[in-house]
Amino acid sequence: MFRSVASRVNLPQLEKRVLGWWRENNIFRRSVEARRGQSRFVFYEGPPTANGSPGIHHVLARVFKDIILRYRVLKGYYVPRIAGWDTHGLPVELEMERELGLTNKAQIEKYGIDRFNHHCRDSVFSYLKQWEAITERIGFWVDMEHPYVTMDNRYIESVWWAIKQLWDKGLVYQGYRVTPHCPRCGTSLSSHEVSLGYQDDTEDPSVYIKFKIALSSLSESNGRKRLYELWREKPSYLLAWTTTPWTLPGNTALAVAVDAEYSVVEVDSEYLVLASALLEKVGLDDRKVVERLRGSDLATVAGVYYEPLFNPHKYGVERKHFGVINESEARGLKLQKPKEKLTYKVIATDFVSMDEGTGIVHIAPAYGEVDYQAGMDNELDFVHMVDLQGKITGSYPFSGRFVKDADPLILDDLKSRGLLFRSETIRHTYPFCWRCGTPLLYYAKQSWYIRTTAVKDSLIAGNREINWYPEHIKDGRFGDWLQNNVDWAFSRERYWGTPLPIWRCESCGYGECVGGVADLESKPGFSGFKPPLDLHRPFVDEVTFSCPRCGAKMKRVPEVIDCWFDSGAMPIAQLHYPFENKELFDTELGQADYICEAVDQTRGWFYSLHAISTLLFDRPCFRNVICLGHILDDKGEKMSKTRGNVVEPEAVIDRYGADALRWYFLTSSPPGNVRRFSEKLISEITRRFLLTLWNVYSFFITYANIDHFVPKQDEVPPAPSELDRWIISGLNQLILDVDGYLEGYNPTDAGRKIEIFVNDLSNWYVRRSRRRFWKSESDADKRSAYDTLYQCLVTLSKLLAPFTPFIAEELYQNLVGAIFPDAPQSIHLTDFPVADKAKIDKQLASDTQLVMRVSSLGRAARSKAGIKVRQPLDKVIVGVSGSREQESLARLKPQVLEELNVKDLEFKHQGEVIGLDGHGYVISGLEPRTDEKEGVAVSTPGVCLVAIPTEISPELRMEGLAREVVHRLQTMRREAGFDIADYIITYYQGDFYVEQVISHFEDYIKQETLSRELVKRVPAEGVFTTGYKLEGRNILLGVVKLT
RNA sequence: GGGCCAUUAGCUCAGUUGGUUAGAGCACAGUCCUGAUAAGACUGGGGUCUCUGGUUCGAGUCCAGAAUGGCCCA
Repeated sequence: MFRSVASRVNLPQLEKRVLGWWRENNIFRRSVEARRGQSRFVFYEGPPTANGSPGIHHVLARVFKDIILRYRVLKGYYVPRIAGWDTHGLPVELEMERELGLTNKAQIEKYGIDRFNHHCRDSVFSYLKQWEAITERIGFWVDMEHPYVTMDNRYIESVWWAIKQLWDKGLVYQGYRVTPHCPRCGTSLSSHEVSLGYQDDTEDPSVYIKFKIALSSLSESNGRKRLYELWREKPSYLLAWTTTPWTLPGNTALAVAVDAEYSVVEVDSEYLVLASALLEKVGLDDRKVVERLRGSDLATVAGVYYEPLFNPHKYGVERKHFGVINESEARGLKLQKPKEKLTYKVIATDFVSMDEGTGIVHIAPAYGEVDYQAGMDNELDFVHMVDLQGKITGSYPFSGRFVKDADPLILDDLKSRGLLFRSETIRHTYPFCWRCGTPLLYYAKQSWYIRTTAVKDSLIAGNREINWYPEHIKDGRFGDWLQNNVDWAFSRERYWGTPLPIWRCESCGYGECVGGVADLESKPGFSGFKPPLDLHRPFVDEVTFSCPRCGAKMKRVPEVIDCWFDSGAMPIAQLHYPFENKELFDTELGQADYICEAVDQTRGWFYSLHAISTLLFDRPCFRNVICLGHILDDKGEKMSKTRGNVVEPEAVIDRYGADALRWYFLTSSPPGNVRRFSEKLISEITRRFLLTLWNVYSFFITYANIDHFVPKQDEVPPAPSELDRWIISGLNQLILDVDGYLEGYNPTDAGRKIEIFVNDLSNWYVRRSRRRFWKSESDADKRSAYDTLYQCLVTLSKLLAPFTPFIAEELYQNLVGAIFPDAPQSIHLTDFPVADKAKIDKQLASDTQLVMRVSSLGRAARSKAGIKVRQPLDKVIVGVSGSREQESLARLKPQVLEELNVKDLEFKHQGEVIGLDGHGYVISGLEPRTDEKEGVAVSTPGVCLVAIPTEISPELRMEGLAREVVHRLQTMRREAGFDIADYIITYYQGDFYVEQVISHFEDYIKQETLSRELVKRVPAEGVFTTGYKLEGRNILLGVVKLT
């Protein structure tokens, strides 16, 4: 016996029961261990930060991770997987600053780095319980008892080892990096923070500056005689535009667009050079153009030079120069000797706008990222005259002022020298510090780099081996990112992070990278260590050793590293490689078969994994990756706390269950698409899919228990009907499809196939088979129906196991566990079904398709004639286009007859008249020229035409009434609260015709309604009785349960 | 400002290599059926396939541009 099942089901409750059972029986661990020794399927978990509560998008990622892993386990792979937690980084620090009321770095240091970091350490697991709870609740199987944690000493040690490898290869260097900087807080801001503080309509200066062309740079011999002659006539200037006058003392170049046309215009007694396209905007279109030339004329190697606005040497500011500074070819800045006569050159770039300004762009490499890049590319000078508080250094007339306050003074100075062409103000968007509202300044600051550009070709080549889902990420977002690869600025001037393991001599500046704890301890003069070991600041900062060059003290540099490096190093660091697990990593765990995160990780985790693996081992880190789209609210807007449209996953799960949410995520839209989330869709899925499945299941259990059906393993139905063969064929095709799609990392199409199958199973197989389960004799046909449906449900539950692990387990426990004590204890310990291709009958599938179509047309015909299906009719006439169609329908004739409740099926062929009628024939079909009144039908190729004669003979009318009586009795049984299998006695009373019908169909009625007797009498007291008017005749019916 | 993705019915989505009249589910309206009943069937309304050009005998599909939304980077 199966455990009896209610037709109504509370899915969340069911799931909690299953969860408890999994836990008690240790199913997850056992599902992993059962496959030990088989080939591995390697999964890397992208570590979330547990200092915030998990959102619905985290659930999405976890569901897509889980399904592939569960599938692989069922396919026989050994798939251990451990959770991971990202614990370092600026977000953690910011949270802590807020909590402690600290607003800048000086305050943190005053508060104490040790205390500060201590709080950070405590806070990163503040939401751990919630994360663990939801992970378990949604059925994401991952080992949370032994997670990797990025702040663990052993994890950090592996990261150090990785950095040391890069250091030894000469891939680590110190350079400048332009970052948004808050002069009040004295700190750089991350891009995320910057995006918090943009303000539209910020008023700024808009000034046009004249840069005097240095005539000496041109000579008559270099082919520019005409320009030389021209610019010798009158003082000539390059006209540039800027909104940040305070950067002008840092100017070391002017940029033009190579292909653009520039004009030399005469303005009073001077010549000005600017882009022809911008003459009108600048208001010089009425001036005389004395010469036209191309950007390339201004910027070629032997191009035009100009005089700086301010010679830095005069104002006590250093001038540096971009260039190659050491043998390993790291680019850097080198101090330049003072020069009395200084000129800068015009360069060509691709970022010069022709929409605003003058087409000549002022370049100050210290104050802009593109400027800095231009500086490196063109080996420009580098002048930096602003300190970290935003004040001008040196001995300029405006030194000591805050940059924004210096703007007018600088302009006054230029004006007095005749170098200011025009000064206006504009309104535009500018970033401010989200904390204090101070305008951000872009500064070049020193930073440590990893020279990823050295392995750019390997990065690109490795990417070719990766399967991206969706595919476009490969050559699109990720491929482009690799093509435009720049060195990884991986140091942070912060506190809570993996300390950069570089020690530098206080005296001679010699640097060394430390690759592990033992390495550090073995250094000569090692001191300052206080147990217990903690590789974080400030403790690690105390550790010093002796310089091998000069013997002075080596101290650690102050930086920590980018937490993306932490997480990107997880393949090695989770194993404490190479200090432990060396062989395991080298042979088995060095590359992931599968990872999955959202699309924002392309430049985050996906990149850091790929880069570190390529740098260390020259191979890609992962073979397959599903890249998920983001989740928006039901209106297509981003979810955010301020909008108040954030969906709490717990609420959805409590209401609909994890399976419903999982199924929704997996099947509702392709994984890479953005998706709009709404509860309505979850409830739709519950009704449409999960409850349909449940209904089939509970239908089966109900009747199987009544009939004491006992399945046998691998039972072949003794007398399979065409219907049985059809659904079994579909089932085996489904196994092939689902297996293929999951193998190809496509759960969405796999799930959609299952939906279609469940719909066919429910609305055709079960509907058409109902009578077979219901009939009283237990023959081979009934046995076949049970065997078939049983096989469908068991196989279906196995196919569903990776998708909806809860309901699949529930079905399996009852269908298999209750019957076969030797079967695996859990569905998640079974093997994935294997298709029996011999059972796939494509002809039968398309034949059945045709039957469904004909039935549908037939029902439409009946409906049009207003004759209910319960009334039997003489025949259905089908116009077929060929003999194949006729064969198909003839083969499945019983299904057509039953579905349409007719006695016979008749075929007509092309051109034959279907019926002449006047009042009898109804014709339905797709042939537009069919004229129902005339009764002339023309069948057309490829289109079925279905007609049903509507004439009802007295015999048919009687049978119709009998069926009507049966229907009423069924309804009454239910209303009276009888069990499906209860036997009853039926009383009836009616006129002679009614009596005749009932006695004529006595056996039929008794069988259908489980009546032992049909008693022609007024029902006694206590009998459930109802009166009806059928076909104009009064009928009284009564039913009473037999005890 | 640059890159990527999306845009098909009120909603969620299919739509193969270009090829009849663009589909499904939900929702809505009506009718029916029902011992699977929180289902099911039939019918109906609902589409400028975001827009504008182009290629082609033929474009939802291919090409170019634009708009809107989302993401990433400036």
